[in-house]
Amino acid sequence: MPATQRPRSGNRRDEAARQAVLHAADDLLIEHGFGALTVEAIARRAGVAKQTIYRWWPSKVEILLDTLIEDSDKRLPVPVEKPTAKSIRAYLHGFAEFLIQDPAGKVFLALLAEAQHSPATAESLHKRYLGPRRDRECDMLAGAVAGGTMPPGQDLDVTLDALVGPLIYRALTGRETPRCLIDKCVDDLLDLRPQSEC
Amino acid sequence: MPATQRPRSGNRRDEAARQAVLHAADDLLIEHGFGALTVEAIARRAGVAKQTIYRWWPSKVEILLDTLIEDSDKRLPVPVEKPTAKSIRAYLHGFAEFLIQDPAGKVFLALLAEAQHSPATAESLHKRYLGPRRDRECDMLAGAVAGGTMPPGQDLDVTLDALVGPLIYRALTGRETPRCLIDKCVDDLLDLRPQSEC
Amino acid sequence: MPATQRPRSGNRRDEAARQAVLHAADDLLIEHGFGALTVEAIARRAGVAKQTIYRWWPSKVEILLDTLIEDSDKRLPVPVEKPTAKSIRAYLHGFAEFLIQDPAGKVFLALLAEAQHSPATAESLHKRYLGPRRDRECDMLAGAVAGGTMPPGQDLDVTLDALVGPLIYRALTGRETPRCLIDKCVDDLLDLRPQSEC
Amino acid sequence: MPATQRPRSGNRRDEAARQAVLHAADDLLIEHGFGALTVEAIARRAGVAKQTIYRWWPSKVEILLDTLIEDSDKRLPVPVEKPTAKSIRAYLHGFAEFLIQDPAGKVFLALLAEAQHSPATAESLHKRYLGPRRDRECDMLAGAVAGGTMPPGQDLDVTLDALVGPLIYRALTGRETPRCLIDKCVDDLLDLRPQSEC
DNA sequence: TTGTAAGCGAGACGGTACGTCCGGTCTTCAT
DNA sequence: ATGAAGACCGGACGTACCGTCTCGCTTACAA
Repeated sequence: MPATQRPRSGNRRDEAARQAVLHAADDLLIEHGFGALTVEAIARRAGVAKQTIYRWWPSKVEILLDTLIEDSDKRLPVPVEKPTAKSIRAYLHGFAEFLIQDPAGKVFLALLAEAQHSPATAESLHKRYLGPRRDRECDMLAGAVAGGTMPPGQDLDVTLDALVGPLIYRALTGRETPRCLIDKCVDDLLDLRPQSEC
Repeated sequence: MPATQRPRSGNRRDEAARQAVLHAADDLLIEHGFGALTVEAIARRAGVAKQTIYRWWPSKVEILLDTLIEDSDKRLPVPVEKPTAKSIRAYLHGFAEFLIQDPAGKVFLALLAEAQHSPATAESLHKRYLGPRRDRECDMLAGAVAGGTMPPGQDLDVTLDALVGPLIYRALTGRETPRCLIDKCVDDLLDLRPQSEC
Repeated sequence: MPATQRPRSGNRRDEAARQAVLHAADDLLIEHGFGALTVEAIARRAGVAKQTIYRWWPSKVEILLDTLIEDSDKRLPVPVEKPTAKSIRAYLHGFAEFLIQDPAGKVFLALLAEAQHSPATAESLHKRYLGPRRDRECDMLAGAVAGGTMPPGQDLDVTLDALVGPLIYRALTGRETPRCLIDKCVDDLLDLRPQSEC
Repeated sequence: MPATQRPRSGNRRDEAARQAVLHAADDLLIEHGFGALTVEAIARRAGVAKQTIYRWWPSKVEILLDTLIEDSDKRLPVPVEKPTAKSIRAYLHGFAEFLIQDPAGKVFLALLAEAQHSPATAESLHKRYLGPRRDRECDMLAGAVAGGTMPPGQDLDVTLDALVGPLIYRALTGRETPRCLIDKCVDDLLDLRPQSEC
């Protein structure tokens, strides 16, 4: 695992070292929790010098943000193209599962937690993750309104908090989200038109 | 400020020292954030020896929990006695405000955050705060059902997550909760009977 | 060797830890040279936390000075009481041997060297070691003058440099000092009266 | 100062870079002491890549040795041609001044010091500087003996240590050498014949 | 005339040690 | 017995240099 035979890179940034750091951070968070996520431990695990980490990341939080951004778009894309009642509901179910099951979900929760302790983390998390993602989620709902799936006249941002807040709070308190919670929220708050199936 | 003239205590637990520690922890959290909340700093500020802290509290988290429990019942009691549509709605509005405005709200958010990093914190937080409080909130809704204010047949625990989750998520992300969000949730999810005013 | 069963000390300075540090520093200097004499290595070898070292010594130089002062008075006392031609000559022979053979001699040379690199070391070395020792050496010569062994009228400090300088320079350049060098200097520079023997 | 407009060199060793390194090392030693004399600092100051230094010098000590050898023959040549009592005495006075005043004298002291910490430095210093210079100094005294200025029958190497040791020790301990010290040593140890003047 | 080989500035890399900070345990002594 | 004081071991922090390496450029010599 310590990437013994990684070729030296010379003058340019060593992509292999970057990957090793991201994976080491991810793995340590999952295996031993945020408390064990020290820069020294990441360096040790990645087989990388501490300075190599400090050269490229201002803090361990930014490392986690990098992994989160890379992973979360892969595992849980926001269905912005022609969203339907079905795809929106599926997105929320996927979101609930992502938070509980996916390593990247754990990373997100850890970052959201750390943001409470450090304003710098809060700002990074918003600028680099929450903001852009929320924009796409708004686009999703706006697409649903435009397509006639959803009635207009709601503040989409607030609506999203109402939908997503419960999922996140359940995850933060270590409890799975039952499907009925999501369905209840979707049914009561979104008032989607053709939701016959699902 | 470091409680200079507190009289020495002798052989019973020193209540003044206990208060000094609780206030010091509270103040440090508010003034400098969770990052500055070290046991050494608390001891310094409270004018107390480190050992006095470790003798009575297993960790700084338990100190915060003590302050949270003491404060939150005072500032935000759960209206379990004959809850009405009005009092339930007021409770949720009060909760949103508590999270943003009240020092104890900050303590709660900090503990909820810390619980993500440490399973021991998570367990304490549930056993000593979240569990009991949630029980009383369930009683509140159960009282509303019994009084005919709310229709029966819902899982009250899940319903509470749907109501409270958005408020907490807004607070965690540093945004105030608009009244319309709460009202929308209450209206759509609770289906309360006599909600004429407000 | 790492002093495993040293009893914990509590409120007062731990004398065992102090000794362990001094010995570790001494040993490391002798065994691996000044280059290997890092604070981390001393701490490791002494079985002591780094902070314990920084608490009591401002730098590794002061550690060495402590060992030097303790040792050099034991191994090479200055014969201030009724010095004779014989005892003065013996002192210089002893000094030459001290520099080459004695661990404390190595410590002295290392400190004299380090003083070239750091003004702070130079000052400490003078104030705590060279100055006091030179005072006693002057007393020695002054006693010889008073006792009629040595003619008066010389600057004793300068004379001592002429006697001691060659020994130190030989030691610094890694060459033993032949007895004839010392005898030549003593005979030519000191002009001692009853030097029949030796 | 960092030699901005030095032309690139191409295929052969860049003499300008060599000079820049030597001067940078010299200047840093004088201005900020041996502690600040890191390879990185030299490279920075000389406007040269670290690798250029490592390509041509095995260590910073060899850089200093290069400057020392170049400078010390210029500033303080050994009077090997027909040495007289006057020229020998002048050489020793010049040596004392060289050690205190001349930048190259500081370099010498620094190297002599560093030699205590590192055997490799000691060896280089002897082979490249101390040995050859001592040979010429022996030649000087041998010339004096041959010319009748000095009586024969002494070990010249040992005599030189007796003459030079005090000067070096004074310099190492940061004290100027009074003229009387040198004169006393020359008079008492060398027994030069025609020393009427000076 | 054009490879090609070396020197060069630049700087990333794996390491080691720095000096500081805090955590949690322990002992001493005064109350 | 309690509590203030504070020494202790352990270990992470972020920084500075170490000595090695690769890159892309420039230049001089050889083919």
